[in-house]
Amino acid sequence: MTSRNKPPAQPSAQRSTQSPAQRPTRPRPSTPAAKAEEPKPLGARARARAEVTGAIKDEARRQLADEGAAKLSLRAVARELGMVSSALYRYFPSRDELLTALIVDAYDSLGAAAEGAHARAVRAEAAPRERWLAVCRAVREWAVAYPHEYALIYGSPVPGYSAPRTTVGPASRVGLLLVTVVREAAQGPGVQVPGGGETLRDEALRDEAERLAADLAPDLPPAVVVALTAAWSQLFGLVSFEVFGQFNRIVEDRPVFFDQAVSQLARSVGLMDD
Amino acid sequence: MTSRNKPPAQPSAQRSTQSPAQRPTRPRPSTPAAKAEEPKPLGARARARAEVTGAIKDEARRQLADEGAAKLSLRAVARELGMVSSALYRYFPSRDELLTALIVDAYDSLGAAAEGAHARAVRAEAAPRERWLAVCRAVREWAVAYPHEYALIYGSPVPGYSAPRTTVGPASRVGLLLVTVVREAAQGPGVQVPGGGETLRDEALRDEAERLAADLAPDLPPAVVVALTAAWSQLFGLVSFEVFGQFNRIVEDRPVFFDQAVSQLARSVGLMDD
DNA sequence: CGCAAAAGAGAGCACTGCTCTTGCCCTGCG
DNA sequence: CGCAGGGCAAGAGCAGTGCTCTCTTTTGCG
Repeated sequence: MTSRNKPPAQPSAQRSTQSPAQRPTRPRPSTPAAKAEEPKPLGARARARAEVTGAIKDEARRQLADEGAAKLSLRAVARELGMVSSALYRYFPSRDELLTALIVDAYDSLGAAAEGAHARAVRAEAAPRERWLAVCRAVREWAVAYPHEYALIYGSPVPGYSAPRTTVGPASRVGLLLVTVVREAAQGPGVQVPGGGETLRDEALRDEAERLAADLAPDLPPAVVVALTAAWSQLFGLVSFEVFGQFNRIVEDRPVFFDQAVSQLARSVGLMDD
Repeated sequence: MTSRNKPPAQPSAQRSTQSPAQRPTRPRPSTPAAKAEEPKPLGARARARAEVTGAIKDEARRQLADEGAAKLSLRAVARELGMVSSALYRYFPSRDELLTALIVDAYDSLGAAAEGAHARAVRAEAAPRERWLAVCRAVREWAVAYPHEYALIYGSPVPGYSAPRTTVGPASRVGLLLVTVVREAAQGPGVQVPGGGETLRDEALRDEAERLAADLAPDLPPAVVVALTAAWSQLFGLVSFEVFGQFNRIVEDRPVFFDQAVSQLARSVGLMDD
């Protein structure tokens, strides 16, 4: 796979006679007809731009999967696409901006996977605990399938620090989905949300819990919202340890282990066994 | 250029290397006195080498804290130390090797912090649950104090992949410590380890649990060892979400929230309330 | 149709990791 | 005491990077 050689990518500086018939610039998998006509209300120019932008992100994603975020190189992406590196800056003002775009896409992809699993569980009228399990499994499976993109969003923050505002929306989709599962369970028929009257003895804890509940789910008991927030992070603790290799030579049967741990998590937020 | 002054307080689980301060060049091996006193058959040459190695790691750690692992530059380290970049390769064969050394040190530093907290709790004859809490708090506090080094070891794997064998020992210290806490509690007087007879219905899960228990703590019930492994990873899920900013604008009072979550974790491995 | 806006090409700067060669000087040996 | 050898630093150099600037070409839109 490292034989990343593309024949026409060399700087054949053949100026003067402008017969650039050999230009390899076209975004790769575009059908030849794509160039033909765009009678769409969306401007043809904008269309082409979106296409190139997508091609850049696709190639960047490929390199991400090959070598990891640290080795992602704008020049290599440009080279592979048959353009010159400076041209790429017409689409992304910096390498970090490209990475940010990939981060947003990854959050969205993970969120969509989780929401799809949830929707399927709802359609199958699965019990609340089954829905919880389905969402968690979807997260894990997405992470195992796309480890580098998972590392991009749940590993060390790669760019300067504190991802831009654009990321906070997509980033919270999984968390909100977990809230939804518990909220549905609480409204549903037989499921009861515990929490133990004694849980919020501490005053600071009660304050925090009430603030958290007010922000996330005013219809749920504050103690449950605290447990939910913790479970949210703990789910990603489980997934990160598996994806980042901390479970190597320790946990063998990961799916079984994961199911068990995540069921315990469900219990901790009040989703009882069937 | 010396604006990079910081109190030399670094985790440095290894020797603290009397950093040779402002000297621009030359490790200055021997004041006459220094050469006279060799307490060990450790040669003066090896001594100087260890000192320079330590200075390199210290400076690298400083840059790590400033800019993160991605921006760590061998040349900048060498520049700051007053040597030329190529000289640095006498001490570390590559940038990744330097990073690996920092990773091992970070694991050791974190492990020492956690073990210190545990030892203190034992000396104070704290209850098992208090010991568990002390260890978890120590982990969190270390991570908050040294976020970049935490990211180095619990964030995305930065170098090629799969850290070398050298890291597996130090990496498991915290996990083993958690096992120790529960094991002590199980042997102790009043603490009872639950697990519920029904927990291991599934056959694959029982197999996995028994294998895990055999490897880690043959004297503990398999179900507890499973819960312990999960809690281990979940602890780092909590810490990672805080350090990596996932709790920004969501959790305000982090210590209180953390204590609550970690107490719940203690319950999940059978450490009862006082 | 024509033209301004958009896009690409290419050179260039400052930086990086890493290699290789050259010489210095300390050290351990005879 | 002297001297060879080896650890060590210095410097040049290579290939690659992110990013900027200028110039030319293209192309969609009014």
